[in-house]
Amino acid sequence: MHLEASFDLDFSLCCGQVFRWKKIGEWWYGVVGAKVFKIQQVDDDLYFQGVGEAFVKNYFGLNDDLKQISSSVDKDAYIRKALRRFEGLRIVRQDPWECLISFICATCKNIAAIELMLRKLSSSFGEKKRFDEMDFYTFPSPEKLASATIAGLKECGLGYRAKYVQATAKKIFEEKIELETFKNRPYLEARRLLVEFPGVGLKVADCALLFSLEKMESFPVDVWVKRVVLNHYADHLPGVLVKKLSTRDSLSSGEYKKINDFGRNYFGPYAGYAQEYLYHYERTEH
DNA sequence: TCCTAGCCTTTACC
DNA sequence: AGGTAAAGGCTAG
Repeated sequence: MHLEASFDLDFSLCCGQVFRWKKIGEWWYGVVGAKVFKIQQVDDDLYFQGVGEAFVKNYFGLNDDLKQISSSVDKDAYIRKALRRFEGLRIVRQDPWECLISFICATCKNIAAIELMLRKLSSSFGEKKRFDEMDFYTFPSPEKLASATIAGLKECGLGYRAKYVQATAKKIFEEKIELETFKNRPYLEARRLLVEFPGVGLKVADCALLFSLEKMESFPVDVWVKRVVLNHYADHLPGVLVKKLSTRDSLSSGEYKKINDFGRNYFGPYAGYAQEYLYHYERTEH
């Protein structure tokens, strides 16, 4: 498929929004829903096998007008550097269920450990699929994780997250909640619903909203984004807040909301895109 | 409303 | 080699 707009597959898969993609040789292999597929980019062309063109366009956000999005968040010289450095990075449209569980598991873990956890979770509780002579696993269903034991989940390395994963799976399975329907609700309302799940706070909810529920105004604040805001946007926050933030690592929910509000007000309806570029820039260039 | 301690495990770095 | 801190927070009180 020939690309008509800017896209960078490597940037999009390596910027910390997805955890189960694996590069083998020239190909990226992934499992999305029940489908296993592989994809590679050569200049302005994408080659893929296992899914159709419409699926690829939807999953990788190729229908988003990236040019317009970039210019809408291009508010200052600092973010401009990040936008240039990672031109073509797109927000992937993940499966909401897998995304929510992934970020519940991600708390207080580095990326390597998160990837390991999710791989184990999938190979223990997902369904095996053969593709290119290799084994892949779908992400386990809510029903499957709801009936998993805490001990079984802990064997996947979840630690204290095991009870959250199990309880959230139970709630979704027993109450027959369709996370997809959250797309139809306004951002703040959808976030209020998400934080009712065990193990889901504001940060985890914002990640699920941005990476799977199409809320582009979501502005997740983790330690890296907090760092960016303190180092480059402190002028936009009250001095007392800046002072408090620099003496402590963790954020109270009030502090979280203040930084989150700043991001959404300053960068606008595509603040989530701004967040992802700033986040990746902070992690890789500093 | 804000703050603190505790939760578990893996990885990176000394 | 073995020890220790850090790693993309949330919950209860």
